[in-house]
Amino acid sequence: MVSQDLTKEKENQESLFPEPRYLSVLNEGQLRAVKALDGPVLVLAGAGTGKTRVLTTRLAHILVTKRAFPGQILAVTFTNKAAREMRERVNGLVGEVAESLWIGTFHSVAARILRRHAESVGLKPNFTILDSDDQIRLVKQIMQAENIDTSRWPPRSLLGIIQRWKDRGLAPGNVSVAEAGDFANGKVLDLYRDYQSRLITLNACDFGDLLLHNLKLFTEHNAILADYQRRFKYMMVDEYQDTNVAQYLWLRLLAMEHRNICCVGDDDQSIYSWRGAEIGNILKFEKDFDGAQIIRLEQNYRSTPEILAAASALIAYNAGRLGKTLWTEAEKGEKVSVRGVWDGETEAREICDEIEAVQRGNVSLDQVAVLVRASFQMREFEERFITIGIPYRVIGGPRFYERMEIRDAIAYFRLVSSPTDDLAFERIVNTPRRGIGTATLQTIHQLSRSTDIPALEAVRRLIETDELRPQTRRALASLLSNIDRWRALIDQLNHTELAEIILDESGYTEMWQNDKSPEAPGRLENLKELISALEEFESLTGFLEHVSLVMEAGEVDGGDMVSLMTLHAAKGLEFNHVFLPGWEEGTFPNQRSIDEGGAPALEEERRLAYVGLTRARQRAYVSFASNRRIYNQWQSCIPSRFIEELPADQTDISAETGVYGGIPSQGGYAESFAGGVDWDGKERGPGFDRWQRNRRDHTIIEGKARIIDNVTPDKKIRIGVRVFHQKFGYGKVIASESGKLEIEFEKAGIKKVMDSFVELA
DNA sequence: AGAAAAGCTTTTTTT
DNA sequence: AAGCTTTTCT
Repeated sequence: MVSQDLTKEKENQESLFPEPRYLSVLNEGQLRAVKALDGPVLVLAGAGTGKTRVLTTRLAHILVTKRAFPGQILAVTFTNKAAREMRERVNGLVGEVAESLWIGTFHSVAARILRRHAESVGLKPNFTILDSDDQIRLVKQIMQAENIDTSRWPPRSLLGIIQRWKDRGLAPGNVSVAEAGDFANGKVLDLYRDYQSRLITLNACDFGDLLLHNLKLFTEHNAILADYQRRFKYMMVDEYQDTNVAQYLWLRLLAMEHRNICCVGDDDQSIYSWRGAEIGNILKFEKDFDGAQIIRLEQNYRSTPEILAAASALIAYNAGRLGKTLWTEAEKGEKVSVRGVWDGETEAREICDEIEAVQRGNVSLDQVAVLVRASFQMREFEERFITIGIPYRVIGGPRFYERMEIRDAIAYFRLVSSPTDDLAFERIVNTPRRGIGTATLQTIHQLSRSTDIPALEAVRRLIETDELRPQTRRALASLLSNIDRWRALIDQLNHTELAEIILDESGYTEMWQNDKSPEAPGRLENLKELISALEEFESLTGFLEHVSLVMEAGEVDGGDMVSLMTLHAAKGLEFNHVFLPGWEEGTFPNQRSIDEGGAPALEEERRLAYVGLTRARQRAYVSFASNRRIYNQWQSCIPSRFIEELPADQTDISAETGVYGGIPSQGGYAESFAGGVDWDGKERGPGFDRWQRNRRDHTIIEGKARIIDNVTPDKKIRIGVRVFHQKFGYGKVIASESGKLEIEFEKAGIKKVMDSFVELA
């Protein structure tokens, strides 16, 4: 009733007063999205169309027009960064009202709800949230208990299977037997069940459980669900294309009452299916939410027309899309550069040269990024950056809270704050070394299991007996009394002091001080950093919650640096100059997506390419190499099918002499694709045939053969000799330079090839 | 129990 | 090639 009054009053205000200033900066589509407050709305926001602005303005607009109190608005994102940004921007628009808004990641909001009602699903409110390390160790233990050979069936894989079920909202009881498969001798379902019950015993949750328990809570406790349904008058969801089934079900349950749910997303940027994201969620939004409005944001404020045209043409090869046409008012820029080079090293060198050139043109290195498909590709660039002294930062590298020393320290804190945390106990019993090995651990386990008490309690009992060797017994007794003492201090000291005492008295700090390895000083630094991070929290438990949900590194310090990251990590970012190396079949698209995932996986790779291109404001540089060392073995590569999907009139193609027969615009590419299978013996994508058809009639531009040395010693391959190559067939060697041969093939024309790939004919 | 050696996988992407 | 796990040796 109160809220209805508010709404009415608001409508009056809207008609009486001019539109607020924050609305005047929006374009028409954005404005519609902000004002469409009633009923379900899907905002299809293409790359660079002002998605975040719409979300935050919409939220602010609800508050300003007093349609809801802050506590009645729920906004969910995927990353903590996005949540933080949204909160800050809303604060900027409406003042510090935003504190009581429910803004957070799916996981943090779910955790918040679950803490309140933990008992209803069999947990205690102080349940711990496991990190991936704990999960794997736990799964492994369970498998071993069931006598599963963990080298044949990796615990990681089982965890993956379980997680995918959880992503789909499936508790053990809901998984059909047929789906269980034959992993672990067909015991997967039993293992899943064991894992879940073990988690309950440990009073712990994994990430997927946060959502799963919420679903259970909502479906089994009507009153609780009704309460939240009533509360959330307005709901907003960012990156809707990345939601999994569990998240979708969760949203739908919560939105049922008011039905004011606004999802923002871009089906063309759905790149997380491997994590359970269900692109179907966004594709069938209209069906799922009756009477949904769909609003498209298509004006791009980021990129040049060339970049947009290239990206649009590429993504048009995907079948399952809702379809958007991005356009821009931006002036013409440069074409997308596509460059073919001999090998990965050359690629890194050329890109770095170009980066230096860009820098000389007075562009800050902050505006330059290199985006790779997989993180192992970063190494080549790092090496080159270091040798020629280009400052760079790696985004999304190993995270602070995932470092060993940080995990150890946190395990200590966890054990002190919750003595039933067996996983934390196991992690630190023998760190630093206390002479407690597998034998002792086994004894502890046994007692703990058989009497159903936490490991720490088992220790308490064991040291009263003479079952253990005196030495071991003493070590455990001292650890236990330490923990008891620290726990008693929780209420007396502030948590930062306590943390320091724990690390000190446990001997953990000392352990690293005595460590002679080169990493040791860094680890001590990290521990100090951990302590100072603690200061920003009110309590140890508050900090632990943060750690489990916000596993992210501290902000990388600014400064003029090139950014190096994976394409996945680049989503949501933008740069003036974007380099996209490694566009080769097998690398990008990734081999596994070609082999296993079928068409949907390939489309996801293509979306990844689309994401990459649309990060660029002014210039995009795609490149590919014809040889690459993978698993420390040289392989010759074929340019990615995505390259030929780029529109010829928006791209500028060039290649090193000898690479794939020269420059394709002059016909060189065509013949290099003769054959029909790639280096792996697998059939090529249809694109190659198309390319070949289009180019067949062109003649080959001859690379200039230089005769430098003439022998590859062990193989007796010299100039003039007839040789055979797996892919290119028979040919005659016309030049040779440090292991790289230039060969005139009878069918395929002149190519540069590694000598290890040819044999005497 | 702990250190050294040997062997085996890894390279998708992460809240 | 490197890092991790398991095995073997002291």
